Amino acid sequence: METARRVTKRRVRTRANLLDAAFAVFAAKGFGRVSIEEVCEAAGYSRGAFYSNFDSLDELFFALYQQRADLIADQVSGALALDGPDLDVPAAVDRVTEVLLLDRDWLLVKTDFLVHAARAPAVAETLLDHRARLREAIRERLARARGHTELPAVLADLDGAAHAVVAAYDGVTTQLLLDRDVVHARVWLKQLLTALLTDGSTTDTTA
Amino acid sequence: METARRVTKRRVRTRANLLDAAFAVFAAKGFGRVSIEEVCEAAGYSRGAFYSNFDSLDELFFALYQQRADLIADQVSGALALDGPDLDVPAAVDRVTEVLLLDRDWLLVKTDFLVHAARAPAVAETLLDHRARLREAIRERLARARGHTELPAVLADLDGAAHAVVAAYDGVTTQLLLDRDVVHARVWLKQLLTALLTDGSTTDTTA
DNA sequence: TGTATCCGATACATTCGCGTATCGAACAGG
DNA sequence: CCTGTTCGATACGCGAATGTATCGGATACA
Repeated sequence: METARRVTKRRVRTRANLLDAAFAVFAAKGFGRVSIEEVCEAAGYSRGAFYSNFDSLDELFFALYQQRADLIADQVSGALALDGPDLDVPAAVDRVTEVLLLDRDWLLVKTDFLVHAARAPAVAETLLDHRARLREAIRERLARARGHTELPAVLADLDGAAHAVVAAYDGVTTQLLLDRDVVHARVWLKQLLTALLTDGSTTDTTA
Repeated sequence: METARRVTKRRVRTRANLLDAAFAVFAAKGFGRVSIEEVCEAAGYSRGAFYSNFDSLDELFFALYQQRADLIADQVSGALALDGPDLDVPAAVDRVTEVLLLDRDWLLVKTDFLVHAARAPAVAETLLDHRARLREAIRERLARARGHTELPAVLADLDGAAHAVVAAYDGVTTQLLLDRDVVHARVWLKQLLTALLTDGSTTDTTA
């Protein structure tokens, strides 16, 4: 049975500070190259504070990811739900890419977490949940757009389309991590999504 | 000036053994969670052997990646060049996905390397080179397929299409790392590539 | 304001991994 | 075979990071 904690304000603050500092440090050096002490130092605490709030670096990393991922998920859902019952897809695509490709630090941490999860099935499950939730939001949005834009037949159902959108995002992310060209990544993701979500019946521009 | 080495057979063998062992260990635990000693132990050598062949874990990791990436690149080029001057795209797609999604260990190591490169511009350059070479092979293959299959207009040129193919691959890889469902990944990548590389003028299967 | 509780700093022991220096054995070349 | 060179095992010292135990100051609550 859990001994009821007298949740102190101070405790909440420190925990938040540790998480923020951890985000910066993880982004800069990568999980796996970071020591507990580095995080504490960055946050302005001693290791005692850390061990009072977390059991291990893994636990902190997990909490950090959860926190930020939820935040992003909300932003995306917001961006998708923003317009009326049915506006055109391109506009939504614009807003979403804006949110998703903005912060390089987040992409770094996210990828670190992916690599981490790939080797820890229990952790992977959480990440898969996040992704499923994201796809759900996309699917709903696409459903509302029906009639405006036809989906290509090969993607079959909406779920396939949602999967495709996420895949495109992941693919662009990978390239962006390497070349650091955000503007290019943005226009490119837009192109990709357009190619995926619309019938290929636009004007021909091939050389 | 380099002192001319008397390249011993033994040396080559040990180096190869170390690289092989490193591959297994990196795949299992992830770069950044691996010590030099672990690699040596797995290879059946002592740390002396390591320091005689490499200066740091980073150097070994780099060599390892280079080795395997070249190998894969050759396989892909082979799979692409395999058929006559012009066969249909789907067949080529089949063969390539076979090569690319086969080995989970490689995907793990590759992603580790990506994360590593994302923080080391010099390393990133090498990885970008590899990717460029891969795109080149794809571009050539697509060029030969012209006339059989029309590219969707949004992708504009062949280079855009090649980029798209790589992005799709990366995207599917991400999902595969999490759900470990190789067969699904394969059919899905095929769908994605088909959706990207062909006009969306197939039979309508939407519910 | 008094006091019981909580939080986080400090000090300590310990373990782990690193890099070097040295030496015997394996090896190539004559 | 013989010899000079190279390879890799062993032993050592060192620094870094970990987890724990203890303690004084902060904080909630009456």
